Amino acid sequence: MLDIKFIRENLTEVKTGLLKRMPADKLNLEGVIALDDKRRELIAASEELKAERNRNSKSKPTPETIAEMKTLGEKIKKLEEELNATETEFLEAMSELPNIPAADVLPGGKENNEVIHTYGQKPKFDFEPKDHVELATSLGLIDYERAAKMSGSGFWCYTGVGAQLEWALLNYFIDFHTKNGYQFLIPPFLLTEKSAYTSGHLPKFRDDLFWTQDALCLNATSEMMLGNYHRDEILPIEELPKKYFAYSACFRREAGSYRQEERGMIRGHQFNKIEMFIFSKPEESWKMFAEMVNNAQKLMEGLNLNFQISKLAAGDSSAAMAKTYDIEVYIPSMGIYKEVSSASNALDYQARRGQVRYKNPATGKNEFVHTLNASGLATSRLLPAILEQNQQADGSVIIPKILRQYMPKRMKVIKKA
RNA sequence: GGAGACGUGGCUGAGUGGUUGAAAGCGCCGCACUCGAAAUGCGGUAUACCAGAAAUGGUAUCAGGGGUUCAAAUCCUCUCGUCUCCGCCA
Repeated sequence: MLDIKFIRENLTEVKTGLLKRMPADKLNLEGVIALDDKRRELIAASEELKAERNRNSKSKPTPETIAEMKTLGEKIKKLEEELNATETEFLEAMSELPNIPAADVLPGGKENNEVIHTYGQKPKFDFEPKDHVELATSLGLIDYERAAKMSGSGFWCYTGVGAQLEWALLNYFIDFHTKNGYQFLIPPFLLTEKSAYTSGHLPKFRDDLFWTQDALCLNATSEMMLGNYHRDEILPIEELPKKYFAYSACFRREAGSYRQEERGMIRGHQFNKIEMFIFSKPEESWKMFAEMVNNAQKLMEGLNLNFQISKLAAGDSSAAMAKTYDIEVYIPSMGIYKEVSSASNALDYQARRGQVRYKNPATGKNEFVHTLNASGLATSRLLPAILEQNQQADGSVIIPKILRQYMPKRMKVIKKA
């Protein structure tokens, strides 16, 4: 959520920023301000009446005063009802406003994304390369059929060395983040509706989440949990920045989004991901952003895969974020780069919604922290990338050096059994 | 799933429906005393919103929502959370 005071005082600037990511006919800042005006008037009116009532309630009133106060009470009630309605309408309008994109973020959608860094080369094969589904199946790493039997389409089951490889990736990430001083969390994988609102995933993604009969939803990313971790807290300034990383299985309905080229593990209902999350002082948040991007980049370089970093245009990054960089790995069978990490700075947008603050000693006030998140990393596209980029003519696959320490007997190559 | 207890400020903990935003203690901050420290004494010590240039004033907040009442931390009700006991438990 944005700050209404900031909107009122910087109307032109806010409007210019928001128009980078939304069409002009959808943006009605004047309407929001009008609601705020109405809200303020009602507050002033009802508070004046309440002050009157309080003055008369300090001690036992006379019968005449009691009668007067009775009608006053009715007036107050009426005003409060009107105020509540206005407040609700105002908050709805406010929560529909996306974050203001950072100054250097380009307007428009996907077409304006900009590749700012590339690592490695697209692999060249002097044989007919296979796709990861074929490789994973023939090497006995993934069992798609039995997963579909158990759970329906869109799931897979890691088997044997495949499961070892998946876990090796996670262990590699966990060690990396731990060495960097991030605190490891394994959160619950189910969360309340309120938490999903706070994280900004509701109402927009309601249909993309799995729901239980207890009105809990399965987390689609542990960002949903981490963003709520310090909800309604005032963090001691000496503890900032607070750096976390979390493991969770992530669950997404992905209803109707299957395409032929996204078979296998490119898009599924459940995948593993490690997520970095930072609560930072406002003045440090861009430094933290650079750090997280760098972390994700280092993880990728360690795997020695061909990847690129894209700066997303305003319309292609999620609404809560001021700036987002995607890290995308090359999938040879698709001929394109697919996201394995998304690093974003939400500034105070999420913190305001979740009321996560710190006491600023300079002002003596409780102020909102900045929140940032970045995958570090999601495995479901890495495993295909490793299989496809590192495949050999005989159908075997070379395991990235850095993962071997986590594999049985420091395994170097996966071959057919 | 059943039964019960509880939820007051940073913490502990009072609080007959009417100057209670809230006693007291602890903690914290400032000052005094001291060469310094401890001890002691004095003073201060919540948050949000509204109005205001500011000083300041107003309103709300005793888990949260709703209700009763001229007036609610205090009465009623629902929700949430914590704890205890019983049952169930791949």
